Amino acid sequence: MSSAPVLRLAIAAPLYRVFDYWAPPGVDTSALKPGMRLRVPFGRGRRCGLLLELGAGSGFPPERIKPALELLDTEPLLPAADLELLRWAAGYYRHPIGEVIFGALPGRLRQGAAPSAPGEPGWRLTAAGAAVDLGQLGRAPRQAQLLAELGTRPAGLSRSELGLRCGDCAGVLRSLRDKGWAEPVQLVSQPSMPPQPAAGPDLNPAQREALEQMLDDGDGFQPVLLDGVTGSGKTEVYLALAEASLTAGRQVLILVPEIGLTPQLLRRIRRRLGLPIALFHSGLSEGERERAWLDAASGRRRVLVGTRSAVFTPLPDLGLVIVDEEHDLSFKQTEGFRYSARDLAVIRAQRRGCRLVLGSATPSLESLRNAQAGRYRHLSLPQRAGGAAKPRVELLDLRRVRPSAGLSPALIEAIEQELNAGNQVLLFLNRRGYAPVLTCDGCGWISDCRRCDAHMTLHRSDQRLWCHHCGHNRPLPQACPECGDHRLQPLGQGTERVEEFLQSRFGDQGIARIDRDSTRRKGALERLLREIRDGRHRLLLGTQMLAKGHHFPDVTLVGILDIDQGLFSVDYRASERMAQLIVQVSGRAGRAEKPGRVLIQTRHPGHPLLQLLLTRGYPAFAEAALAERREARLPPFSHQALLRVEAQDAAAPPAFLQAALTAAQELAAPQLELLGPVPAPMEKRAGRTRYQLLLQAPTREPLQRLLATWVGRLAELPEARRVRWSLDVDPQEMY
DNA sequence: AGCACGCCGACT
DNA sequence: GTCGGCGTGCTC
Repeated sequence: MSSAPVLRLAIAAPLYRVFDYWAPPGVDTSALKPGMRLRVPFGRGRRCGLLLELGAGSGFPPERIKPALELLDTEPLLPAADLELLRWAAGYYRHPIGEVIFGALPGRLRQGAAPSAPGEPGWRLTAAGAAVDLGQLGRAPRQAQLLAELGTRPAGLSRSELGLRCGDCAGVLRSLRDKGWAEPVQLVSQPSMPPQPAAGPDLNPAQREALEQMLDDGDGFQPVLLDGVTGSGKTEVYLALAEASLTAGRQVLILVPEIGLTPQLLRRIRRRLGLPIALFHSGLSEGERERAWLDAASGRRRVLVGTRSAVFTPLPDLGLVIVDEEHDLSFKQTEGFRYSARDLAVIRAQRRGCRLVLGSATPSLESLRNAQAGRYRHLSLPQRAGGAAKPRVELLDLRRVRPSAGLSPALIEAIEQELNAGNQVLLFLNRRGYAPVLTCDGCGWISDCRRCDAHMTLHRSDQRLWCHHCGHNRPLPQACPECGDHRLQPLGQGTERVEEFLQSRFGDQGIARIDRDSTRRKGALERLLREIRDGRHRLLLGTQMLAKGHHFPDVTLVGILDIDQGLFSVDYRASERMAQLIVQVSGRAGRAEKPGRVLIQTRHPGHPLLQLLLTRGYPAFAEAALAERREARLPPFSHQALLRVEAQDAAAPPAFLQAALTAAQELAAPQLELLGPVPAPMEKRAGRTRYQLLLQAPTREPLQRLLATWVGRLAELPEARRVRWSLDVDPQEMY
């Protein structure tokens, strides 16, 4: 009988199990705390593991348990509460615990490296450098410039600041060091520096009331759905609330959608709260990532602003969680560990017992349902701050007109009017490229992708056909590949083609096209946005990218070229997304002095949900959509998990799902519906055949109970070896 | 995921 | 004769 405790570790590997070890030789087990990393022997190699808990016994034969090799941390890497959130998430989404935990760590820490020293690498002047007479350096202007910049802050400037001010200057800095004028330093931010918040603008009555209600609720878990139209001043309410939390000594987490993380927003937060903030998003380098993570985890930074993955960043003093644009789909990870950062933000705040705000002009039906059921407090900011008028929204019937490049004569006329009046116009088309299909007038050939059930999109700019689903591409054929006919016809419109038309019609006005193609190069999006703000472009044309985050105050007309995909889709969420899109895009138009106008082209002007949205607004639309969902027993009135499978061999996916179905039936949970197996909406993609099986239950409980045992069995099915499968709990998209 | 073991084809 | 293809099994 050994009384030595067993260390239960999550190993950095895609395995559902946890692994038991003895403490490393010579390590006092009382020094071991959950959240510390250890190097362990694993199989034939060695791995990094993270201590989840110390146990009295093991289900594994004690004689086969190995001692860990080395303790890597003297302090837990993350607070117990934040480790618990990761464990909870791994359980809920049925994802291997080691991948969840190590996936949440910055790269070097994942490998077992010691956390780097706080602060950023930078440079400062030496005494000799400070004494240099800059006038004597006429022959070395770069050195003079750097000395001057460094002279502005004796404590030193970080590499990134120097980069901003002087460009690439590593070589010059080396020369300065060799002369003994400058030296590298590690710059540590001053955590003790008191915040110097700038006074916010006076809140309007609705903002003040919302804020007071939240403050009155106290600082415990009292989730709030802040339902505020675009421009109603949600951000100001967030910031006032954040200020209250900071004053109370708590940290603040602000989650924003992928594309909502704009420099303007950051500047505004920084200025208003008067503190350096930690920033966490997918665009960071590994070094920046680790620094931001450690700044948040150590409590040195009190505010963390980030996208999806920031929901897992440790925050020991967390007191407020804000999810901006909570309806946004980018909060849901769509591969690997398929978590919803919005939902986890709710869980995190709940388990922490801290404040939570979900903000949106177009709340998700899930959140509205939670508000209706009394789980969230529902607060509204009905007006646009500054009293800007609501835009006028009209439908343009496409059925009896002859459009040019997809633009109806009425829309073209409206564009002309606004341009003549000196205003900006924004056109929205969610399809990039020139035309979604190329066809042959001779034989009817269509530009299908060989690897997907999809057409290849014609791109004029690089004279190629591209499949947007698998990336496959080939040169634009000059003649039909089937019959040799030269009458190849592009069908339908993409942004490139609309741009071409606008160019021919309004070329002198400056046209900015914003889509993934035109903004691929680093900095291209920022440049275009700046040019738009400076009034260099009067006609703005873009995809989804344009619908989020950016506000264009001089835009008085918004045209939505094609809304119909949203009306009749196999995906029951399509209409919700369509409505959110219309409202969000409309929010880009107009301001106080200049009321906006929104024109929506459609072939189904009588569609009831569309009509409801236009006549009575998003709340009425949402209510009707929720009623439909309730009727159809769809989320949020039921809960789903989707098992997706794909394989090169077309027979393998249905065979696997059949076995999976049988396994589920054996575990038969009452109230659980098993729908499928069926081919995925795009059955063939990137050369693989795709099938899916949908599980649905009226509440989460039976679903979770089934998943707990089922997922383990799936991994052991012989059919599983011939396919790639993945489970999506609370799926947002059905393809 | 790694990593090794294991049993069948074209090559120094 | 062997180098190496990737199927299968295991990791406390």
